[in-house]
Amino acid sequence: MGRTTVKSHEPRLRADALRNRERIISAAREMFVEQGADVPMDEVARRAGVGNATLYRHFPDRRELIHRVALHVMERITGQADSALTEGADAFEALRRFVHAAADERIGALCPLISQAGDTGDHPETVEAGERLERAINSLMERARSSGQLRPDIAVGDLIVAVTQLTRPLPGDGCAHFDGFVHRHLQLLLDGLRAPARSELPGSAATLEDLRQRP
Amino acid sequence: MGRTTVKSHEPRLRADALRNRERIISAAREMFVEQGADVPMDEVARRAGVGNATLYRHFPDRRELIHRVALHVMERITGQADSALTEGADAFEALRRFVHAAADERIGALCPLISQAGDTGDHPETVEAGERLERAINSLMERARSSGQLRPDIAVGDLIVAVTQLTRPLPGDGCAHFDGFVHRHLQLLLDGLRAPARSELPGSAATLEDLRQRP
Amino acid sequence: MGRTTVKSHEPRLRADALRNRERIISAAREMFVEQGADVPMDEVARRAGVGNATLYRHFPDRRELIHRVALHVMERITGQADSALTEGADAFEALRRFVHAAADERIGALCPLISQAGDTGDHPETVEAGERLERAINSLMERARSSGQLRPDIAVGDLIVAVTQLTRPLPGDGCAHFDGFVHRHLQLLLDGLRAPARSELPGSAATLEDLRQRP
Amino acid sequence: MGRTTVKSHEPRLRADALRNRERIISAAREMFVEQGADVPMDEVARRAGVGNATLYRHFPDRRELIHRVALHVMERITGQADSALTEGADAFEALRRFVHAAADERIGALCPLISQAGDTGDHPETVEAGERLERAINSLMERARSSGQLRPDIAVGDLIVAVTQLTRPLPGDGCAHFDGFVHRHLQLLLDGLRAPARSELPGSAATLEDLRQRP
DNA sequence: AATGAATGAGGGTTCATTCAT
DNA sequence: AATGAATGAACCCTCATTCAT
Repeated sequence: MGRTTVKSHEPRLRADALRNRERIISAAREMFVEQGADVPMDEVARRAGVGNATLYRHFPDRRELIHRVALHVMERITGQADSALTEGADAFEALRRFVHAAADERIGALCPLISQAGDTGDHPETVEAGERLERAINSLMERARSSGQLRPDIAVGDLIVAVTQLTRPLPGDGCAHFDGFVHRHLQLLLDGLRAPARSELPGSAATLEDLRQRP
Repeated sequence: MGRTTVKSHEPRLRADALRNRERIISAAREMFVEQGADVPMDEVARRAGVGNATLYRHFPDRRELIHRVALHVMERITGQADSALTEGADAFEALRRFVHAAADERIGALCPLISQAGDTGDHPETVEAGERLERAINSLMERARSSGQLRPDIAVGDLIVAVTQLTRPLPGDGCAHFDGFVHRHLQLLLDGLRAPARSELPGSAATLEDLRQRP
Repeated sequence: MGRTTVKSHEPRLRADALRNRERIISAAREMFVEQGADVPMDEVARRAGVGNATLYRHFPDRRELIHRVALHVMERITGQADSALTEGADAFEALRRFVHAAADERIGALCPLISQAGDTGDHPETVEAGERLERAINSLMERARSSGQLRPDIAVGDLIVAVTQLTRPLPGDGCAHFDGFVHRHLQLLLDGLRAPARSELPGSAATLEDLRQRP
Repeated sequence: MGRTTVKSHEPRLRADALRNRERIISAAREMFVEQGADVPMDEVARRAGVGNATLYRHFPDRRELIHRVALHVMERITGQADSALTEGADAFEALRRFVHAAADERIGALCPLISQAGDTGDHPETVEAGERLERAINSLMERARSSGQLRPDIAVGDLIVAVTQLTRPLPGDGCAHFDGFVHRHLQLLLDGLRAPARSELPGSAATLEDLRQRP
C-alpha cells in the first residue's frame, strides 16, 4: 500500500537512453519557461546534447514532449506540497513556502498543458497527476483555512491559475531579470489570500476540474 | 479657423484607409493578448478583414505593428487612469476600478512590447507614452498611499507587471471561460495591495524604467 | 519623303501627360541600365516623380514599358549612327564614334528587349525600328569595310550584341565606377574589328534578324 | 598513414550529402549564368533535384550560395589558366585557349560575386581565390606580353571583366542559339588584345583589386 | 487624367517531422 | 538506439497590378 504501482509494460530503458530522456525533459522544461512552448525542437535537442531524431524517438511529437514535461513538473510540485505539509510549520507559512517553491519548480511550464487541454489534458495520466496535485494543495489550503488564516472563498483552481500566471515568463527573451519580481508578486497574492478577506470576490471558486471543462 | 490642426508631416489618410488601420490595430490587440506577439501576420490581416499587403502598407513589419498597438493600448489605459482619478471616488476604490478597467483594455497586449524592449521599447514615442502612463498610475497610487489605504512598498512597475500577468489569457484557445476568473485574481491582488501590509516583500519596488533595463 | 509619317490615331496627349510620359521613359531607361529590367515599378514611378497608377496608365504593364524604352533607345541610337555617317569623318573613325555614342545612349537598355524577343521583339514597331537601326549601322560598317579599314567577316548583329554585352551594367548595384572601364573594352573590341583580321572567327556573321530567330 | 587528411573542423559529409552539395553548386552555376543571381532558390533546388530545405542546409542563405559557387568557378578557371600555361604552346595561343576555356567554365557566374562585392567579395577566402586567379592569369598575360604578342596597356581586371561581359547570356531564356556567337566575340576581343596596339585606350588598366574597390 | 490604397501571388527562409546510415 | 540529412508546409515580406477617390 502507499506506492503507486507503475504500469510495467514499457521495456526498461538502457541506462544511456534513460539519461538522454531525462536530459531532454530537463532541457525542455527550462526552455518552455524561458522561451515558450514553441521553441524549435532542434534547439531542445541541442540543449539536451542529443541529436534531434533521438528526441523524436523518445517523444514522437511536440505534444508528447509537452505532456511529459508537464507530468514531470506536476509530480515535483506535488512533492513540494507534500513536503510543505509534513514539515509541520504554521499552516499559512506552509502554504507560503509551497507557493514560492512551486514558482521555483517552474509551475509556469504547466501552462501549455492547461491551455491545450484538448490535446493532452484529457489523458488519464494527466488527470491522475492533476488530481494528486489538487489533493496535495487542497490539504495545504484546508489546513490554513481551518486555522482561520486563509480566506474561505477561494479554491485550488484559483491558486494554481493565479500562481501559474504570475510566474509565467514573458514571451520573447526579454526581461531576464524579471524573475526577480516574481516572488514579490506571489507575496502580494499571498497577502490577498489571508483571512479575513478584505473584499468580496466576483465569480466563484474553481477546482482544477473546472479549468479542464470545455465551455 | 475651425479646421482641426493636424501634424502636417503625416498626410491625412483617406477615410477607408483610416478605417482599415483601426481595424488592424484592434485585431492585433486581441490576438497579441490571446496568442502572443508571434501570431502570423496573415492571421491578423484576415481577422481585420484586409489583405495581408494592406497590413504591411500600414505597418512595414511586425515590430512596427507591435509598437503601434502598444502605443494605442498605453494611451487608452492612461485615459482610464485619468478617469478613475478625476471621478473623485474613494482613493482605493479608484485604484480598484482602474485595475479592472486596465484588464478590459487588454493591458496584456503590452506584453510583447515589454518583453521585446530592445526592439521597440526604446523608441522615444514609447518611452514618452510609458512615462505618461506611469505618471497617471502614480497619481492614483499616490493618492491611495497617502490616504493610508495602499501599502507603501510597491511601485508602478509592480502593479503593471502583476496585472499584465494575471490578465494574460492562456496560450492556445483553451479555457475560453477562463476570462471569468481574471477579475477574481485581480481582486485577490488588490486585497494584497491594501495597507497595512500583511508581510514583507522580497526584492525592491520597480518602476517602468526598471522593466526596460537590460540586465 | 524624309520624315517618317506617324500613325495619328493616338489621341494627342495633354501637355502634362506628355511630360509625365517622357519622364517615365527617361527614368526607366536609367534604371534598367543601372539595376536591370526588374526594378520595382513603384520605384520607376517614384524616380519619375509620378504616382504608380500614372505609370500604369501610360504603360499597361512592364512589358509595354520595356518595349517603349527600347524603341526610344533604338531611335536615339539610329540617330547617332546617322550623325556619325553624315559628319563625314574617316570611315573607321565614324564607326568608333558611333560605338562609344551607343554606349552613352545606353544601348544596354536594349538587352531586355532582345532577350525577351518572344514577348515584344516581334512587335511590328520593334521590327521596323530594328531594321532602321540595322540599315544605319550597316551603312557605317559598309563604308568602313569598303575603305579597307573594317574586317569583312562580321555583320551588324555581331557588333550590336558585342557592344551591348560590353556595356551592360553588372547586376546588383556594385561597381558603380565600373562604367569607367566600358570605353576601354569597347576600344579593345574596335581594335579587334580593324582590318586586316588577325585571326579567323568561328561561327558566322549575324544580322539582327538572326538574333530574333527562335532556335 | 594512407588515410587522407581532412581539415578536422569540417566534419566529413556523408556520401549522399556530398553528392547533393555538388549537384546544387552545379545547378546554381548554370542558373546564375543563365538567369542571373536572383533565380528563385526553389528553382535551383528543383534543378539540383533536392528539396529546398536541403539547399538551405548546405547554404544558409543566397549569399552563401553565391559565395561558394564563385569560389568553385574561380578554382576551376585558375586550373584552366595553369593548364594553358604549362602546356607550353605559343604564348598568345595559350592566352587564347584560356579565354575560350574560361567561357566554357562559365566565368560569367562570377558576375554576381563581383557585383555584390560588399556582401561576399570581402570574404578572405574569396580574396585569396581571387588572388590565385589573378596570379595565374597574370602569368599567362606576362608571358604573352614579354614575347611581344600582347599589348602592354591592359591588365588582368580588363581581361576578366571583358570576358565575363561577353560571355554572359542574355537575361531571359531568349537567344538560346546565342551561345554560338560568344566565341566569335571573344575572338574579336583577342584580336584587339594583340600587339601592336591599334589605338590608345581610355582610362587605365585595372586589377581585380580595383574591381573590388568601392567608389 | 492622376493618385493613394488594396490585393493576391510569389520568393526567401525556418521548422516539425521523417528517412537513411 | 542514435544520428545527420532530407523534406514539405508555413510564415514573413515584396511586388505587379487593379481599384476607388
